[in-house]
Amino acid sequence: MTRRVQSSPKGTERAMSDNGAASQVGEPFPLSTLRHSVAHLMASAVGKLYPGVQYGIGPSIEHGFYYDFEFPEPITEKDLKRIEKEMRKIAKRDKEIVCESLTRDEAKAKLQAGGQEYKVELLDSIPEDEAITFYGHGEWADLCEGPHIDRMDREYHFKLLNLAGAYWRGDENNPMLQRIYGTAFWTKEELEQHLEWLEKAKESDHRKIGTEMDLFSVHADVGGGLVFWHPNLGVVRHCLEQFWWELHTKAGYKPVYTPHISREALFNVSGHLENYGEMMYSPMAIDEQPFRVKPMNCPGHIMIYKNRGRSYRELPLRWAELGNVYRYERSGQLHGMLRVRGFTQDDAHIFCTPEQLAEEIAGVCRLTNTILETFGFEYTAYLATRPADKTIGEAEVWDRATEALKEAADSVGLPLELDEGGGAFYGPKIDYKIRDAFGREWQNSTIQCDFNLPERFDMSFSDADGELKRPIMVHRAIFGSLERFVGGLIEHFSGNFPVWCSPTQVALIPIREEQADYCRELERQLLERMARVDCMTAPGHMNKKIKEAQKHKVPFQLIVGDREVEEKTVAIRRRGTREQEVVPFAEFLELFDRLVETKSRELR
RNA sequence: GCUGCUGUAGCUCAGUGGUAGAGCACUUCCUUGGUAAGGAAGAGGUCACGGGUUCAAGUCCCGUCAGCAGCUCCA
Repeated sequence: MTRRVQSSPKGTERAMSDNGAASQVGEPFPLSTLRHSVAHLMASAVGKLYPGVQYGIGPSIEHGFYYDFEFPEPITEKDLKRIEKEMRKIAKRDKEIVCESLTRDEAKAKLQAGGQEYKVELLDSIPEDEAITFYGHGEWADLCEGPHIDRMDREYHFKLLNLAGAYWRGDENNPMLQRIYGTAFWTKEELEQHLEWLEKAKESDHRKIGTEMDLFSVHADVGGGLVFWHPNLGVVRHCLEQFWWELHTKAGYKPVYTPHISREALFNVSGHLENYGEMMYSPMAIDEQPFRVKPMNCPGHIMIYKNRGRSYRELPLRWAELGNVYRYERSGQLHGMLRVRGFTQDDAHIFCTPEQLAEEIAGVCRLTNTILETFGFEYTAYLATRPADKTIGEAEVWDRATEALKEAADSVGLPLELDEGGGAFYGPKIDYKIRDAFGREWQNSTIQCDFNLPERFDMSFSDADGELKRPIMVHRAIFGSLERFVGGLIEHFSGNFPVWCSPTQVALIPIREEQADYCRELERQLLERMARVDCMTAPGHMNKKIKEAQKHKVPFQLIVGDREVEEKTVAIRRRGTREQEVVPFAEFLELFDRLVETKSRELR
């Protein structure tokens, strides 16, 4: 499973990297410095308006800044306007920003006098050899290493955006503070551009598009995180699955199917109960025996392997299953199709010998690349190493597995970033994070090298020398989960799916009812080649039908009137355009077939 | 799970403690229109669910469920 990567809380490193948010050339301070200073400005306004407030931390981040507070009484989003107003007032009045160096004792006394317990804690955690500085303006000052802009009355523009909870020092055992997010830019235009960009991002939200295009739903009556795929999205998924099976069949994978539940003991052997139990649903009693719904498919595939003796001649075995798994995600994590409780993994397990391992992993890397590139996803790959706790197996085994992943990535020229401690409980992984059209990173594909489960299950094969040996297991998913991948795909394309996997590919729109027969003839020819057609011959006005087809993001709208019937042509109007291109219908079919065949992301 | 917010027609949303509203979608009728909403009428509601306060609750209070932003988790 995967998640959105959050921006670094140490905003200084990422100051210039955000979308359209870079500071103008020639500005005397980096944007991150401005944002840090505006965070201070906000904190001073909050201090003024809410006496007794405690300060947490307030860094700049990728698209702005935040500051954490503990208020005597919780504030609500309505308070943000008030705070903004106070900020403007203070910026005009307390113009100078000053930096003051204090000794530790002075600093502590100052913070304690102000009742700033969190700040005292921060002060105590600053290394002995570092200087203690306060930055402030007017009456207000904050323990802070800086840097800051020089004056509050420079020209810049800011907006407070939202209010959220955040644990002190990011630890859920600590108190929860209230965090105010905001953003700031040197120019009004940049701020407005950024706000527009946020609005536009909302338009690509898969949940919004999902409603508009009738793609999927979740139901309170059924339960959160359980997704219903509507026919329009069923089509998309079906196309993806066909594509996936084609590639996997060519790559030597065989389909397997395994049950959704099993006796609990299976997950005892695998180590899931001990290391993954919090993610699993409670047991159900069947004939007084505890059974569990599976959170992963691997133990099931191992059952098939172990059903009889295996020879080295059979290896590698590559078994694939679009396997449904259920995992308990805490209620606050659920997010449309991107974070759910029941999902389908495009899972496969490769059982191989140590000699085969590198090539098998490399093969998965190539397959992953092929699939992600088909959709136009750019990706970054991460090497996720052993987690700090809740794992099985010896250090030496983990090292071997980690090396194997590195070598394989090397052999296909795949650069790896490090994700320290990000591995699965049974082994290290290569995880692919993909960027959507708005620059957000999501993790979907995963390749996991596992020496541990074969050990746990005492798996073996007879080698050429007659000895029984242990196979190695590669776990891998390329879409990751169909739910997340397709949810991400909706956002990546803003609902404008490529022709080959578009829910409806062609809309046929007659200008008058007289052309309905011609439309139906075209529909017949399109259906013949498995095209998905909406033949809009019901009574109604052409303009409304065009509007409808555009709204549903149908790639091709073919409009026909008398002229088209006469000349056996169609007037093509492409998704999102007002164009009118009249071509012989046969020519359109050639175009259509070519785009589908090549899985093109273009419409011409 | 935690902090804050939200839940009214299929969708988007108004609604001051006193008779349930609009636009779009839908149905029917009229309209035959050359490229992004033709016109009219109709139908559609357990105001998420359960308690409470009140003469009276969509509106106030409590709880539950679901959703939104984020944190934490997960991978």
